Amino acid sequence: MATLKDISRHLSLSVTQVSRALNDHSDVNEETRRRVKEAAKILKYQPNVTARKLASGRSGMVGLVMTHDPYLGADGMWLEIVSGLSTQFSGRGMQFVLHVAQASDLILPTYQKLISAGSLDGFVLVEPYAHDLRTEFLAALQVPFVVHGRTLGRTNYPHYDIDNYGLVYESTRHLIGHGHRRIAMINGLEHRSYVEARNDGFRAALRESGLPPEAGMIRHGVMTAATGLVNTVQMFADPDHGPTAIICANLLIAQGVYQALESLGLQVPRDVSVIAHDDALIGLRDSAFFPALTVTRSPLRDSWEPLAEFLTGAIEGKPLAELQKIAQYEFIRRASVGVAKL
Amino acid sequence: MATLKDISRHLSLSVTQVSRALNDHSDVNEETRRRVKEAAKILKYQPNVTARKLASGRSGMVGLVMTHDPYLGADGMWLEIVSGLSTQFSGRGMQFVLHVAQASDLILPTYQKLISAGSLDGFVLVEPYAHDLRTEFLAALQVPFVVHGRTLGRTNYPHYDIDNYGLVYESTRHLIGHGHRRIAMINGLEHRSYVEARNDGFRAALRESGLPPEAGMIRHGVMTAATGLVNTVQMFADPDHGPTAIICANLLIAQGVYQALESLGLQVPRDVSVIAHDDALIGLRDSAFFPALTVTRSPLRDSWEPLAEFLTGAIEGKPLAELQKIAQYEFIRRASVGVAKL
DNA sequence: TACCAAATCCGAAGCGTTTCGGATTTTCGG
DNA sequence: CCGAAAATCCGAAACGCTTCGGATTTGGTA
Repeated sequence: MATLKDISRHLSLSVTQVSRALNDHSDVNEETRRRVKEAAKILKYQPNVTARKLASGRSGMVGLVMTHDPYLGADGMWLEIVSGLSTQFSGRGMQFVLHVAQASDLILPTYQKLISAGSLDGFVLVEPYAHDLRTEFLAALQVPFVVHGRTLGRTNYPHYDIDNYGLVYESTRHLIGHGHRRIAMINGLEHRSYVEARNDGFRAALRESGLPPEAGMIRHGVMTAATGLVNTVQMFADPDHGPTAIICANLLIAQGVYQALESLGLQVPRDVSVIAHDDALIGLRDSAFFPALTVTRSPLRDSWEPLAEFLTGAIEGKPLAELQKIAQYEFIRRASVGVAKL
Repeated sequence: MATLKDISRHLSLSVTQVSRALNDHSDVNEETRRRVKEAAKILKYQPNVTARKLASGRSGMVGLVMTHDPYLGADGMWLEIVSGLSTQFSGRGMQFVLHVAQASDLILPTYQKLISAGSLDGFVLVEPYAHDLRTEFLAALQVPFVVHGRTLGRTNYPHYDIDNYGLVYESTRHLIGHGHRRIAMINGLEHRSYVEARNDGFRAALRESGLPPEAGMIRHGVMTAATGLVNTVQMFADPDHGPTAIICANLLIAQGVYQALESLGLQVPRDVSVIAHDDALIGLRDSAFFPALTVTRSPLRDSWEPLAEFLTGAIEGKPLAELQKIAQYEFIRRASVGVAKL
């Protein structure tokens, strides 16, 4: 509730100098800056973000627009995302705002509204589709944004992603190397770009190993244990035609797969090999699996920091080259992959 | 990005009149108001919330401060709360902002910061403790807020709550009326006010029925199926000493209880009666239970609208009397309660 | 017709900050 | 010791809106 004017009066300085001192501008004497900062501390000065925004055009607020999609609540995913981002941004003196659009066709209007009201400096997008209207919309409006993941096709915007193509490609080659010729992948919902990218990696590995497309089967679903369970049971409807290896899009699916295999009387890895991707969420650890699960691993939580950095960078107008990153993943061999049965 | 000035120029009116017309002030001609609103629509005028805030002192933004408490993510609760409130407030032309505090001892400082930065008009608090520092803190600072639930003791602040005491009281009396003399309640985490209130209702029912305190046993835990399952199993460690009826704080707990009873070879309601409280979340329906579950029912989703209304009311300075409500619950008798075995 | 109240309008100040353009002081090489 | 550059400072405008206090016009009444 102390204002710049209060400090300036207190120190017999101009408001201008106080402002510049506090914001580390160059043309202010070191000694003056010290005194100003000290006074600010004593008077418990907190810059008024509203006034700052009006004057500078920046609000220090960024947002995430999501829909009330019941499937998102399933795993702890959203809490993870929101709290990760919120923490990162507030660590940078910014505010992270979450906006829930009533329906998915109201997303673009919601962006429109937030933008023209001028209250947000930028957005972070998660769960992009292979072809996503949102990125096009925001890019067209010249609004800063960063994507967690990336669309297929041109990706000339800030983003942080993992190599979804590569990790499934490597997993698939790994299985093929162990003699597997009937491989299944239980993947997330269609159209999501990471899901499509993984499909591509899967098919490419088959192709480049000289296997026919029929060697691989892909199933889609919400990434929960139930999906893993149901799909596994279905795939073994005809026991002689079930896959000898299953790639799981996340640990929950793998959990369902393990359950299904157990109740079907199938052993890992003797009868069926399993590989999963591990986002390293707090709720479910890969150590919870027996036999120990072979995984590709890239912690979701590693993404918040670069995402926040890229978005602030974009807002400050940094060059695109500094605002993109594809993170590495770890391939961890454990006990769930074996040689294929004949 | 059209401004008031644009409209005023366009209509040869003063900025003042345009502002007053748009905000439905009294001293502006009907015809003028019509023209102004039309022009606003044509020029796609969106009020700049930042400027508005600076001038009026109100930002049109309210917030919720939460901690990254993994237990909230467990059920879909959290998403439910955020999206419910977000929808309500955006329907009133306000923004709902979520803030995640890194640790629980940073909650008060977080409020402090948000308040003195002057960016929020008010707060909504959820999951209050029986004695809660937050309500005292905000009340002392004269900041508008509304509580979902209410603390024990003086509740001189806006709130919306259900009759937690009453619903457990009635459930307990109901069971006692069926001859039960060893009744258990599996409740939420201690210190939460609704948990304590339910404990009070439980004990009062026993007392007023002339039963000794030992007739009731209370267990606490995160309100998940696992808690229901584990506690039920534990309570029947000595089969002869298990309760003949169990009251569950929510449907998830009831689910765990049903599972445990089944694997213990106990039948509902022949061996054990069960009553639960049903928040009517989308994820889990009370119809999913067999035998059909007797419940006290008050949909969580009914609370967002009054909460939003009360908070806006508080911000506008309405009298406290109009900003409090204790909602009714429904007592639905189904098949899970029977006469106690001897 | 004179007067007063109601209806309708407007100018200007102010919210707290940033920033532009210039003013003043200090420093220092020649 | 002079002049110019560097260092340091300041006033005033601007951001877009709300609101206070008063001005002007209209309508009705005495």
